[in-house]
Amino acid sequence: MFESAGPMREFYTITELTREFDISTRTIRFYEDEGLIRPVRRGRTRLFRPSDRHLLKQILRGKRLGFSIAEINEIVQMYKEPPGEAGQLRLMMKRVEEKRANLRQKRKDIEETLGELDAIDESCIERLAELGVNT
Amino acid sequence: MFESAGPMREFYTITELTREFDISTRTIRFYEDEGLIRPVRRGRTRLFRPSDRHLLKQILRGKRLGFSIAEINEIVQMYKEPPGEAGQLRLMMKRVEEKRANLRQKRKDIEETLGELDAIDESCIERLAELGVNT
DNA sequence: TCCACAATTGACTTTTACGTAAATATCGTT
DNA sequence: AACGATATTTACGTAAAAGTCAATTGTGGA
Repeated sequence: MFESAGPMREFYTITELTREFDISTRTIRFYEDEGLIRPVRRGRTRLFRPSDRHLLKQILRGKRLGFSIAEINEIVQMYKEPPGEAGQLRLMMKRVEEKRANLRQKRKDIEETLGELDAIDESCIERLAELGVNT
Repeated sequence: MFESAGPMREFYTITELTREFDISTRTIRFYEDEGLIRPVRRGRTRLFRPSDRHLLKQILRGKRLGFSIAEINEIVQMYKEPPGEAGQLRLMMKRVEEKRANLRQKRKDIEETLGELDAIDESCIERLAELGVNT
């Protein structure tokens, strides 16, 4: 797979990413300090590979879902190669299942809330129609 | 509608709710301070009606979805009677639509993450099968 | 070469969402 | 009336997730 717009770039600067995702440099460096992301360096300046950019996307997705940095860290660690030892593998599968259960609960919460908001919207429409008639 | 288990009670004490929802009294009082919930009082003691309990459920559901207290406040205000004036009604409908868009984004994020976790789980199973064969 | 600008580091501050502790009040028992 | 269990209020504390500011340090161009 290739990027649909423009050629696959080798590196992104930190400011390019701050503009693309509308976050601050402080935020990106904070994620690096927390071990979520590990850009390469030329001298002291950070260079972000496409994989780093993709990881950042996943981090921000986790944030939108209300996961803490620690929880996001757990998730992104799972994206790495599965461990070679059976016990470790089973442990990871257990963790994965926990996250999935958490996400399914969130999905249920979302459906419920969406349902209620739909009802509110309809009652607003109704109320608006009444007003239209009465004036 | 009636509660499926037990009679519909008139009031709940604060500790009953802390036990039911596994939160602290501090948390419930904090929500009251923030204007999310408004129990009645007998003297200084708070008495929670079934509607207060239901509201608390909705608050906690919002928390699971990563909404801030301010955002949850916006949502629970929507559960009240729709305003009587047309302009206010249209404004509320706009707010409702914004929340719905937010929730749809969250749902999309969840589906993506679930998909990735499914893939990880499968690769774990595969890896585990290999280990089973090789030992 | 020199300058403007981008990037880094480190320290300190802020906001959110409660936790914790102390002092006081209420209420049903004994 | 004293007591233990629960509640309340007030005040200060704290962890997470950045924001802000200042002092440097490169570094690509004219």
